[in-house]
Amino acid sequence: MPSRSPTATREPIAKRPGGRSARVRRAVFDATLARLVSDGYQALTIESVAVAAGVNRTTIYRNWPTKAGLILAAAKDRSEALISTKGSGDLERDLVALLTSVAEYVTSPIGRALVIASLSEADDPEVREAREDFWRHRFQAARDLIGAAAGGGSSSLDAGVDGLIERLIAPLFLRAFITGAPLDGPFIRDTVRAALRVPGSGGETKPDTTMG
Amino acid sequence: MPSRSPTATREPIAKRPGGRSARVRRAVFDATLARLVSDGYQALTIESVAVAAGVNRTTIYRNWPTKAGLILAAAKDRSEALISTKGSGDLERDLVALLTSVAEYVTSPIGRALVIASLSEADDPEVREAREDFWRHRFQAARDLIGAAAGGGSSSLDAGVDGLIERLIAPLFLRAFITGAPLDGPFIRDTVRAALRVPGSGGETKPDTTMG
DNA sequence: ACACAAATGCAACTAGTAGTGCATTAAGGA
DNA sequence: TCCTTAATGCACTACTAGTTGCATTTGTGT
Repeated sequence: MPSRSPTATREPIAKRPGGRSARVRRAVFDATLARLVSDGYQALTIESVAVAAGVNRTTIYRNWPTKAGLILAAAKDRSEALISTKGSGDLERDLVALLTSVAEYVTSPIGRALVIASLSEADDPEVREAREDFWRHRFQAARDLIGAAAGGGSSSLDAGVDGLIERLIAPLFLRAFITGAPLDGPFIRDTVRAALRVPGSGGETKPDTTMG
Repeated sequence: MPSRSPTATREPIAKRPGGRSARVRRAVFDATLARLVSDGYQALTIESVAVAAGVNRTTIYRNWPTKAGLILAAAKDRSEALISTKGSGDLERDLVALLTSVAEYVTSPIGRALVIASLSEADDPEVREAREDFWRHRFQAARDLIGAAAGGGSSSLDAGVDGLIERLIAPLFLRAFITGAPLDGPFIRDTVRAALRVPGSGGETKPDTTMG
């Protein structure tokens, strides 16, 4: 086996992006995510994706040599406009809305499947980076909300913003993937209120924003 | 394929637990966890476990018909004395120690592999229950610590204990499995302090302790 | 419209894994 | 010690992943 990255694709040297290739690409990506949701990561086979997409196995193998690379490409292709960053200025309300959106994602079949798939390939540097990148963007949305509201009143939020964001988002993941407890409205509200009640001390650890 | 549970084992009707069977059992469990750490869940094959254990594949297939069941049995077999529940009475110190122990688990190869394996089989009721059971016990240890300290001074901890525990443990998981940020000492200390600083209001959501 | 080449389809092949019937070994009781 | 049978080992089949050579289709520039 040649020493290529497990998530390598043919895309960088694609010379015919139009017409048939575009149709194939879309059909394969749609089929990939559909099968990922219905079968889960490990049970997903290239064969089943090919059949669902109305495409030959060989085509998929040539364009996306590995399962992880295929799912990663399909996920990236669909990762747009998933988040509404614009806040009303009411910090608590905006954070509840943000966490509700994240909660919907991590409880949705596609969100759960993608998180689990990314963890199943935790050793693949590209997969790891893609996952951390995805959440880095979401964290940035939270930073924007808090930053906007901080100018409008709430003090003591300067130093510990990243820690605050962690304390907001983390309980959602714990319930969604570990304990299985429900992510309902009251839980989200209480999580936001608890996080906001913590006085911003100077002793906060700066979370590693490079997520290395 | 008969409609048996994917994690069924032969154990309940085992009639010869001594001698050879015991040796096989131990060898298989050790090999299973070793391969799980080195290869990961999806790449783990029964064949590789059998070779590592010096046992025939057939033996494994008959005793533990599925990969998930095998790993689950191996994990249960080793899930003893992983936790030190006894506290000193100093709540903050005890919680830091507890979180440090959890942090070591979720960053260790075996802990990571087990969490990921349990998520890869999220649809299997037995796997889900085993995972939730495991963490329920750890949460109980935290409850004991807090309960002991609560009698000794700290008030306002009665109602929101479960929420507090969630806010203690959750950031560890977020960093370990999502963002990849480090789980160092300062981070753990700050997590404990932030959680303890939250005034215990009456508005807390009772987390579903059945973890359904 | 035509030609060239890229991209896909097809078929055959290798390799490796899951799973099963039958023979063999050895545990536990008499 | 000997006998029964539970437990294990061996040999085999079936299936799936993944690869390759070649034919076919189809973009794209001329």
